[in-house]
Amino acid sequence: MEIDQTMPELPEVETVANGVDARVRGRRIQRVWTSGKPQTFKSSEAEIVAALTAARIKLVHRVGKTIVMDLLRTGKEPAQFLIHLGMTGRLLVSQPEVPLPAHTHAVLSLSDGREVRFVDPRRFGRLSVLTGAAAYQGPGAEPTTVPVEEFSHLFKGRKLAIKAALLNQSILHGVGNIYADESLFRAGIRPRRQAGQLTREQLARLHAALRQVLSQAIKLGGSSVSDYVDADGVRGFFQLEHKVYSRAGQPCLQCGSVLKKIVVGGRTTVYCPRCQQ
DNA sequence: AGGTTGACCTGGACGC
DNA sequence: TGCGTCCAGGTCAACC
Repeated sequence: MEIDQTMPELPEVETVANGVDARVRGRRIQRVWTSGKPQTFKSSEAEIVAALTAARIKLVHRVGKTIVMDLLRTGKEPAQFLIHLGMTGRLLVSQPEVPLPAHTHAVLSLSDGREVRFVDPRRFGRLSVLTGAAAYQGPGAEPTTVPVEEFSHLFKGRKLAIKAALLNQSILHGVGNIYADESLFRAGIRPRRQAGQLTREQLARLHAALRQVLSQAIKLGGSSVSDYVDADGVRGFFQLEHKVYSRAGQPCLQCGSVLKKIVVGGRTTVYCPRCQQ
């Protein structure tokens, strides 16, 4: 079995959210432990403990790259627990006797004894809570559902490179480095092209490519979710076969040209100089 | 205000 | 072998 660890982008986050939802929906959170590593918590730890303790988990879902746990609390306003996995974050559902992995930063003990654990070695992940009726919307447009006209409108007049625009979460949320490069390759667009200069046709191709690549990755993720969420966090995802990401210097799978590596928006970017114009 | 850059982290890969 | 250096990247603050 081929196992590969990948960065959590939209498809991975959705896979984890669905897997955790199937396991904990309807359960009550009895106790909450946090690690005291300040940068991991966007809300204060006391705030998180107060919001989560005794709450019932109504639903676990995804908004952008954030896992959202909707909580019902008797006699209080509803709340949402927001989990951003950062680069190395994992959200696991474990029996209490399974030893805590290193770099565990939060543990939610459920009424049935199981534990929801947030583990994050590199600590780019963030935990926070929202209380009140307003549901978390995320900073930008949702790439899996945004209609093509709205998608195109997002880039109108923008001077930044299309690759940087795809990574900008306040424009479009959920797309990271891997799927930005993969969708630009499939759409035949150079990563450095100015976002506002793209034609209707190019934007339509990009919109379609992005949706296709994301939904394909979500489908593949579904087959590995139980390994991931139930395990101690060692296993990763079955990956979409990358056509350009991390293949710099290798031949393009479409035309054979050597794939080029550049930096756009501060991120490593790989593209085919022939297929992407 | 839009756009760009660097800091935050740590494990793994690589070079000498 | 072991040490040092570099690289990965999501987000945010700071800057232009």
